[in-house]
Amino acid sequence: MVVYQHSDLNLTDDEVDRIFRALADATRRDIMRRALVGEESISDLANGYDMTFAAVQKHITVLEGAGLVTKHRSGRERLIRGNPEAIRKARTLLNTYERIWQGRIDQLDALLTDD
Amino acid sequence: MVVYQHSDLNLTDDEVDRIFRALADATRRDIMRRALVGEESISDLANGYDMTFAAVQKHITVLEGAGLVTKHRSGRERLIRGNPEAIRKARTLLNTYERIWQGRIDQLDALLTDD
DNA sequence: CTGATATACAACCATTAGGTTTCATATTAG
DNA sequence: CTAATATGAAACCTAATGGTTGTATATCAG
Repeated sequence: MVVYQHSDLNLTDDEVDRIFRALADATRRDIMRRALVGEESISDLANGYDMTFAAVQKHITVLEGAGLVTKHRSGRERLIRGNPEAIRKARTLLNTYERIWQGRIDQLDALLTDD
Repeated sequence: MVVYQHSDLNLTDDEVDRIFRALADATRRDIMRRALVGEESISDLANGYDMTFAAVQKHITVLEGAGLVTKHRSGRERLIRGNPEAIRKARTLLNTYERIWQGRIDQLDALLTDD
């Protein structure tokens, strides 16, 4: 019997919840994207959206709580930097699901070829 | 200048929201996993969790709304089948973010090699 | 020093989410 | 036919989310 052991990502359910939850909002995905392109201050980020500074600040807090971005002080500013490692973890998890499905197909193949 | 055009997934913000939102819950991820391994009825799925049938039914509705699973009638049962295509879309989107970050590195490389 | 800018954070509000219980309907078993 | 099973869906409750305004604090510019 073929066993598909999912790669151990050392992620708790809670951590995975937070990552996907953080990505489930278009504004946060855009902030994430900008923070991956290059560091930006919270004010600069906030200027890009039609909502208050405080609202953007909260979105950044959500991203930070998921480990998707980090804050770095620079004078009176806080620069927001995207963390590709967290993204990679989420992607790896999705790969696992795809392999589970692929596994089902492989088993079907095995049955058909009847080896 | 190198432009990184993200692969067009033909996904609206709303669709992406729903996919990530649906994945942001451990129970739903487990239902998803089981539905990818093989079709199961709603009752069978519900028996695996410490919550009411109606609660599990709602989770399945969320997954279905995101296109992550589909329902197929079989007599009085509804079989839930995982849809790997939706998973693939989400993964591809995360790949895009990783490439954006990688792009930043490439640009830095270009600066350093000064060509 | 003073005023302007950048951030943090609390209190509040409306909507959504995740759960429950209850009832209705469809299908199968006997 | 009748009882049991499988699903659907409404009404309800509580907590979390996503937004607001308002206030406080830190830092920079001149």
